[in-house]
Amino acid sequence: MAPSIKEERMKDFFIQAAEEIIRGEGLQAASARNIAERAGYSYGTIYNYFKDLPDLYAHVAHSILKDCGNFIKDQADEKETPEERIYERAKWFALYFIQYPALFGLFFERAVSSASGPGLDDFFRDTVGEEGIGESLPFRRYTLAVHGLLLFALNRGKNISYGDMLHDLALLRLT
Amino acid sequence: MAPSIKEERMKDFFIQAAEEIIRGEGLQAASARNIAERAGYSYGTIYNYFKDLPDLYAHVAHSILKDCGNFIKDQADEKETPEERIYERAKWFALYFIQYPALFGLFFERAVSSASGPGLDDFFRDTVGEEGIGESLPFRRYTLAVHGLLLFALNRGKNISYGDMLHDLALLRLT
DNA sequence: AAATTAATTTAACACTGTTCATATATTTAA
DNA sequence: TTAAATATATGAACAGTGTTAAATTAATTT
Repeated sequence: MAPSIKEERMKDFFIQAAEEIIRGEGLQAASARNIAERAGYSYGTIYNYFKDLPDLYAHVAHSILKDCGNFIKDQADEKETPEERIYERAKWFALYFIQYPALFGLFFERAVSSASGPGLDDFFRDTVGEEGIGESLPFRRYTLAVHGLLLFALNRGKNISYGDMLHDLALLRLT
Repeated sequence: MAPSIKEERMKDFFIQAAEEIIRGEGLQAASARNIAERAGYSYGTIYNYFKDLPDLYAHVAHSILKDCGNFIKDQADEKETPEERIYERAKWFALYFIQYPALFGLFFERAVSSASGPGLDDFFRDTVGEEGIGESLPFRRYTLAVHGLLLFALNRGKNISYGDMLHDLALLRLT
């Protein structure tokens, strides 16, 4: 029952393929048949490694969070205060999802296998937050506002610009 | 080309049917065939009155906003200060969507005919806000936080309770 | 090399949104 | 009232979806 290396590799093929499709063509293009074709397998093979598509999507979400974490990491090292660092990291967090709007939708539009793994708010707390601040009320408020902002900005291809997002984000700064 | 009364009635049949299905069985159950069956017509008839399903969904969204507006209206009359009234209305706004989680998803999950009509944030400003406050920065922050809260609360059937939501909402109060 | 196990494929099923030719009402003209 | 013209409703058909399971191929063990 232990997940072998080969099995893990196979899973990664599909996760990788799905992520590329979502990034490039959007969520609605990430069908079982499309994913399998890009991975070089038949669509039925997916179900030997994943319970269903939401299960696969959940793995994609996990992979995306890792990538987003690398994107943010060390991005605020030169900032002096915790508030400055948090704002800087939140900026890159938002820019990451502006660059790939479909990735944000993955966490909320698709039923990413019911409540598996950490949510986007947990990730935000651990990655953007800092010791002793991540659990504070102002930071919780900030988390919700940033996600609300992304929710409105990324919906229905509003084609939001980097500049607009940066402007709106600045309004949400912790005081 | 003027939309006749009969045509308007027909549209309402489908809008009504779709709304009932979404309320009762969720978004994924609101298919063309299900909607048409509940309305008493064949699925093809829908396309004589709506460009496509997102177009129909957009009309449902509009209908829901009206209903939500009635739900909220006069709910904060006894409160003294604008802040108290806004908080009270926001509470009912949130409770409305907690009662029918699928309705919130309608605005963000489904592609409610690209950018037609006012968004949920516009509605929130006009219905929950008050003269001179709805355009203020704190209220904008509050709007985003409330929607962020709903985004997390209503996703993946987290089965959030009224009490939990009221507790979280209280934390977001304007100060 | 033969038998056994594992993995992959693909046909099939029940859905989906949408289109369009056909059938049915309804309205207008004679 | 009947006949022609118009408007509306229907459902078959198409291309797509997720998922399952039987059949096929590949890998492993005897």
